[in-house]
Amino acid sequence: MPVPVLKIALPLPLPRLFDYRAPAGVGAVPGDVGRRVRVPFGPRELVGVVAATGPADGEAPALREALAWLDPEPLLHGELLASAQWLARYLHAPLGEVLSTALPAALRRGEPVPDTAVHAWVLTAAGQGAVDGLRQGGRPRRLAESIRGAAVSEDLLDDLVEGWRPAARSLEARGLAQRVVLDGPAQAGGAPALMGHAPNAEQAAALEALRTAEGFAPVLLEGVTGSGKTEVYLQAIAGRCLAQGLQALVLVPEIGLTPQMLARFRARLGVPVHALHSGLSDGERARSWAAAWRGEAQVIVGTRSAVFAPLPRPGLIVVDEEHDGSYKQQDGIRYHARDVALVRARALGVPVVLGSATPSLETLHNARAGRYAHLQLRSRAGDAKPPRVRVHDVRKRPLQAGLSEELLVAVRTALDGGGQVLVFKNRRGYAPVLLCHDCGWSAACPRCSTAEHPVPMTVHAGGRRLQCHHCGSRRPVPMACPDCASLALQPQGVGTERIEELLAARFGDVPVLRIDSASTRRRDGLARELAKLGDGPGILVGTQMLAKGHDLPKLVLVCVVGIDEGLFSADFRASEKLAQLLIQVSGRAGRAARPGEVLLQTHHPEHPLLQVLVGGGYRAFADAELGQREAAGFPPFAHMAMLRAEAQQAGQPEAFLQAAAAACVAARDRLPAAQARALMVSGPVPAPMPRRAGMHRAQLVLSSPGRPGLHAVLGAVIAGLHALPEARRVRWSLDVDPVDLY
DNA sequence: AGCACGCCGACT
DNA sequence: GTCGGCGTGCTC
Repeated sequence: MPVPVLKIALPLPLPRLFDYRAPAGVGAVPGDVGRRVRVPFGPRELVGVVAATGPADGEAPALREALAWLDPEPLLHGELLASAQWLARYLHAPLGEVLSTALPAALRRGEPVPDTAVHAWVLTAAGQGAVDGLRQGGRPRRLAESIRGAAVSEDLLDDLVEGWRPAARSLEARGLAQRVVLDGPAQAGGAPALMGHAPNAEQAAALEALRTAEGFAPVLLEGVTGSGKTEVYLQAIAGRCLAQGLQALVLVPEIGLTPQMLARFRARLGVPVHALHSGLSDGERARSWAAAWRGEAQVIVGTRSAVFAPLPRPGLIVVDEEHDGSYKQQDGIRYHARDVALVRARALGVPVVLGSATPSLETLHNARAGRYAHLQLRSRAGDAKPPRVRVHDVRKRPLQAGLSEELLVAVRTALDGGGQVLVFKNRRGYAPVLLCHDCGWSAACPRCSTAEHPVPMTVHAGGRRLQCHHCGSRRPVPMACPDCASLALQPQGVGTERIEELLAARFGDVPVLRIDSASTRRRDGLARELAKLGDGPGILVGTQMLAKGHDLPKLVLVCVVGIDEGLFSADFRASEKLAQLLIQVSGRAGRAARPGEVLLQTHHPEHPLLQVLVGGGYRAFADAELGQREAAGFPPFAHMAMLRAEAQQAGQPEAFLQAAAAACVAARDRLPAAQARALMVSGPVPAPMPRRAGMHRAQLVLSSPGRPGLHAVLGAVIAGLHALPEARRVRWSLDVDPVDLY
């Protein structure tokens, strides 16, 4: 009888497990599954996870011995490991890569599961007497006042006193304050649960459906902006989870996880709310993860990767704004957090709520097919009226920085009424193109352009710098045209910088704020920027980034400029994304007292998308779009997978994909006729951007009306693709259910 | 992915 | 004469 060995998943792009003898000559046992181990691998050491135990693979050479256990007990328990294994099979990705995506960085590196003691700050006896001596209004003073009565957890201090950490250090150094450990997690929340508004009839119906749901129960909660979806989440969590000591996992889009939102959850639920998002340090993330792992974290709110939070006492999963594109990871392991949430909810046997004002067509389709319950919230809270949407035809009208005179008058009116205005334009920078008026030359990015497909560089910094939005390269604007030496170089087109410039000149009496990725990169950056606007009249200029997130109660007018490109995009998902954007943006205008106004400036007022959307709302649009998708055989009526490849040398991506296509076609021909029928292998073709950051890019699309055929082909070819000689000359990746076709 | 091994150009 | 370019092979 052969001795059982450890079958270990390692963080490598190799589609197999590696066999090792257990450390210290002890035999492997089934209870080792899910434990991390340090192993020798060639000349280096890696951290892996035991995926199975069993007899050594007969083919394998002499086994090496694992160096050391990193966990005394499994880190990944049944469900989380099983869901990761499901995901690896579904994406045709190596388990080790899936696991290293799922684990927080600190644990991936092999660090121990961190301590989850809750730290708090309190004044010392000396501090109690010294509060009044601290400078009035200073941070140390405000901190001291907050922690005068009782110890306050660090979590809560984040919400209460901005920049409290240096103040705490300073008080500590003077012996006035000290850091203490709170023993019970229940103490950390502080504030008791506050009651929200009594639910309206629709909210009550949704809550009742969630309260009585048993086992796995997917629910689409479709509610217009302001209809109180968050209130439903909060009460469902309070009623379903907190009373029974069960855990709730709430996923939010990247921009949606504002401090405002976390503060609301903390204040309302009265229990610690653990955040998991990219703004945290590795240590903070690992601590939140560990708190979930120990079952101490009752409410976990996080972005995409939080979908891998362990839930030993699961109660409910919520995916807020489920249509949001940030749930799909676009590099490495290309998972969709909404889909992983559904799979985990099924495995855990709990309800999962998908909330949105503009559900993805996939989700709507599933709801209509009866696979998800469909709950609706049609009325806005406090009798608020939906915004008035006007399609503003600007054909033949003079434009300044892309804005019509009528639009500028509407802005003036809104400001005079004391309101705030949002101007959307989905082009960053000053102008998207720099053109020579004499010879027609235009500035193109040298690393992203080909002869057939030039990529213009965007003019930035008020016209002084050129920047490529695809690879990030920058250079100064040339003094003269490099082709004809003319000095007549002109910025063409309009970006947010140019709009800001015009609005600042025209409305000098109010603040004009441009929001871009630079100003928002810092943690809380967006909130800081928005705070500058205050309560008075003012203007915000920005890209899609402003479509959601921070609440703007004074917003009365939203102007949408430059949607025309989106109306005619080649990507079959462009209409869906544009419709969602327009509805989400519109939802930002207006509050209870006064209905907001939305101005859609366009050269194509008769375009069906605008007509249908304005006339019949998102549902009418979705109905029409689903009809077109079905007729064209696109998702959700077909399933797709995309192979992408890129290389320094032109031709190599195509060579690899050509070999891949041949393998796919051969695999399809071995399939039963019912599965093979209508399974299409399209390509290889150059990517919509054939070159990017110096790399030549191509792609191959597989599509099939049924998943089984698609997955059978992928399963049959994937190992062979790794072994292809062409594969070593390219960087390639497989994307199952791609969202962006480039 | 890394990392080593292995054969061909410009430098102390 | 060497340092180092990246092709290709392998990792239990």
